[in-house]
Amino acid sequence: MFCKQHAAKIIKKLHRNKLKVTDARLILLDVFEHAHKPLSVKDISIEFGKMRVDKVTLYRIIKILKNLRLIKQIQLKDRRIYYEINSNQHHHHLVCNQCGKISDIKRCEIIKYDCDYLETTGFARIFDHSLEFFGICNQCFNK
Amino acid sequence: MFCKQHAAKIIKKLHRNKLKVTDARLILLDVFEHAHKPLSVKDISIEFGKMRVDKVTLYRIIKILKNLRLIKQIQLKDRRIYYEINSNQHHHHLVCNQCGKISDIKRCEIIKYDCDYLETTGFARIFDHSLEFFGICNQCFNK
DNA sequence: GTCGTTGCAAAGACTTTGCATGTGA
DNA sequence: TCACATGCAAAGTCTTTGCAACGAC
Repeated sequence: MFCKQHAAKIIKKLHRNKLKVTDARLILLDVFEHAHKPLSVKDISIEFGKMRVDKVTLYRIIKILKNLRLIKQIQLKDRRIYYEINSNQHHHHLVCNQCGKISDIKRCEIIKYDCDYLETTGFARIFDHSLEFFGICNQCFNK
Repeated sequence: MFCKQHAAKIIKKLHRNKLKVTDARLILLDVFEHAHKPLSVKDISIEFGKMRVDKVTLYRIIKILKNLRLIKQIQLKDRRIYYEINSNQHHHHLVCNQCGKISDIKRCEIIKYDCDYLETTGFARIFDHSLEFFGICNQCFNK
């Protein structure tokens, strides 16, 4: 299903969090670790493909992983919820308006200059921000 | 219902866009013009209060106003869609995690420094971005 | 009178809950 | 074994569609 080395890491993660190791969980974590972009529940279903795990189970596992902060939830421009591995590396997203492709942007200059400023604007604390860019990727542009 | 001066302005807006002047449309535009924050459909329903307009009608009017670019759709951290008057003034939002209060931030330094950079990262064009800050407002903080 | 607008009912998409059955430790 | 995980059915929430009746112009 996936390489043993990787599986071992995931199993440890599950054990450490007192979760039972089941096929669905292994595969879901694997899907997240290999996806280099945020995934919707639909995306995940497709990734599961022939493994055919019930949608309800997906929702439940996602909820658990979210509570354990193994994955985090993000919001793009459509109404759909996306999830991604919680890498603890702050980053933003670049979304193609045409094909929906999502890329990560590692650089963030928001914290530097905005948070101090913002705390003078009626807000006591700023904890977090989300920044998404929308445009058109090279592939779609060249079509 | 609302002051005549204001009503006249809204009616003009409707006429200019070849929309019939109906109560629901008058009120909805009025609600948007007076709300100084993004509104969800639920928020709008509450604003309508006793006027009791069908939700379907709200959705339909919102769709029309959106297509005419009189209002625009934004996405915050919850799954809900919010709408706000399309002021043509680019701005961002500041959301209180506690009470949900939303404030506008007029200043934007994103365009200056990021878009050029981004176009070297596999994207042909960047059209737009969305930036939201999350924190806690003074009122909630002082409780 | 005409054609766009509205309300109601129902369908559709996505997510959650309840409960009986199955299974990892 | 036994508590937790899963699958199925059903309910819940938000949004859209179809259609007949209504109303702005």
